[in-house]
Amino acid sequence: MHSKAPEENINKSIKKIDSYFKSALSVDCVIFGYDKENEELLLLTLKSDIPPYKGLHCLVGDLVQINENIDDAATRVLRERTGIDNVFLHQVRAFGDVDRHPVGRVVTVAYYALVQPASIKLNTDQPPHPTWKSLENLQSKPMAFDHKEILHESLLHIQNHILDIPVESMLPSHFTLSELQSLYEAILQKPLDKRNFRKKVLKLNLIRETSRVQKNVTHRPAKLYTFNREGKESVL
Amino acid sequence: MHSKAPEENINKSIKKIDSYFKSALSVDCVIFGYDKENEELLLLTLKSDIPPYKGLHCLVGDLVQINENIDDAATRVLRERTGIDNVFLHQVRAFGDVDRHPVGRVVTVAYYALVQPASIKLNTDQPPHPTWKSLENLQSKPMAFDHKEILHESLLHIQNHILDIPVESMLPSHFTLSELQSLYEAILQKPLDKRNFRKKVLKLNLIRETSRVQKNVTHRPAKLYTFNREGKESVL
DNA sequence: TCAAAAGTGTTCCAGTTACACCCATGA
DNA sequence: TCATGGGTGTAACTGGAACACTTTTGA
Repeated sequence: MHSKAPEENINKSIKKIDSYFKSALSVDCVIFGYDKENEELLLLTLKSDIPPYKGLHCLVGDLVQINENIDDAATRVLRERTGIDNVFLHQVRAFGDVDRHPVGRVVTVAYYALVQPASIKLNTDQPPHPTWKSLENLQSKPMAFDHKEILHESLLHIQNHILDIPVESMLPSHFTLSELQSLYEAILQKPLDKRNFRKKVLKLNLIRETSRVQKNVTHRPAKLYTFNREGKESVL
Repeated sequence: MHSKAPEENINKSIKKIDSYFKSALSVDCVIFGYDKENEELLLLTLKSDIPPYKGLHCLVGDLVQINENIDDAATRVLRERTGIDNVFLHQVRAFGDVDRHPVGRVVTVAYYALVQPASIKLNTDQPPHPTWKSLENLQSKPMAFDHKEILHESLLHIQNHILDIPVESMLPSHFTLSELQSLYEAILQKPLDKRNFRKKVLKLNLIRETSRVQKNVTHRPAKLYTFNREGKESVL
């Protein structure tokens, strides 16, 4: 007979958990924004105040509370630290190297979201002072903790799932095909063929033409399009 | 001036971590095996001894130690609880619902591996008595914790990454094309066309013909093939 | 009339699908 | 000679890639 009385097992489990209770769990949000004017991706960053990373850029993260789901924690942390709400956060994976955090054992779960910086009011005036940074500029700079690796994996993730991610949340409700193409090019970091791109997105039924056109441009005004799956949640 | 003295921040962080220290981290290994004779996938299971799940099948999991990477933890837990060593574990994602574990807050990180049951000596005689179960039979039965969801997500993951996962670890070094096809069919849970399958795997250079043939069969003996990327690590 | 970006089709190639018969062996 | 699974090729279709000129507008 191998099994034991249930109470004994519970006590054993609790004791074991107690003894393992020297680690913490955090979430880190990789928030990508799209800057239409400069046709580049932005990353929402904070300034780390934890040595030895004090002053370096870091992702929007914090500890998970005892009584909240990790998905909910990501939503809360993003709201509390930046003011951003109502965005879709999708898990990338857990990062759990022993020495990834100087204060102690902190395993983190990474989430990404795609947003439109122009439509978001950040709490820039209060700590931790969230700011948008050009993704390209960030590449040449160090980041706090293992956040560079997390950023890199997250970017690879959205590149590999380009057709499943909710890119619609990175653009206003109406946009031109050129704007959409530039967004895809910014994410994939490679140029796309104009005619093939248009054929493809229309074939896929991602978007549909509206009756509106561009205004106040010094060239032939483009038709405005809108997403068919407006409001549809991330598939991935 | 918003920034504070470093020591103050460290202390604040430590205090905060302490107060959050009521959760634990675990790893769960989803170990898929392939049964050549019955042409079906197997799952390595333990019997849970934690109420209210006592007696139900569960994945191979345990708590992560304070000083080990989560990837290392998965390797250790698999070895300690089943005797399996030298397999490639790949992370699926973290599962962190508040009530997923009856003993307390336990966030888990799931890993999968693909193995060949016939080549593995399990510690079946000692607790926790790992045993292989038919994946199909398991579907109709409940499992402990949220392990059914973890299993389901892991299966979807390997199906979606079929060309990147190390299927070679599910077959002996030499195998027939029909055996390989049956394995793919078992993973994808759909039939494949024989001629198209052969063209494809040969074109992709996954495998190469050897000079050996099947022995002791009551029909035309099949040529034996071997993987080109023998020993190559999981890409994904 | 010029500058700027919008808009539009075709051809080629590669990869995927569907599909049926003969072959080699042991019983 | 029969039963069993092994082994093979072609035609049709689909999706991706390459590629250049005309159109519309405001300045």
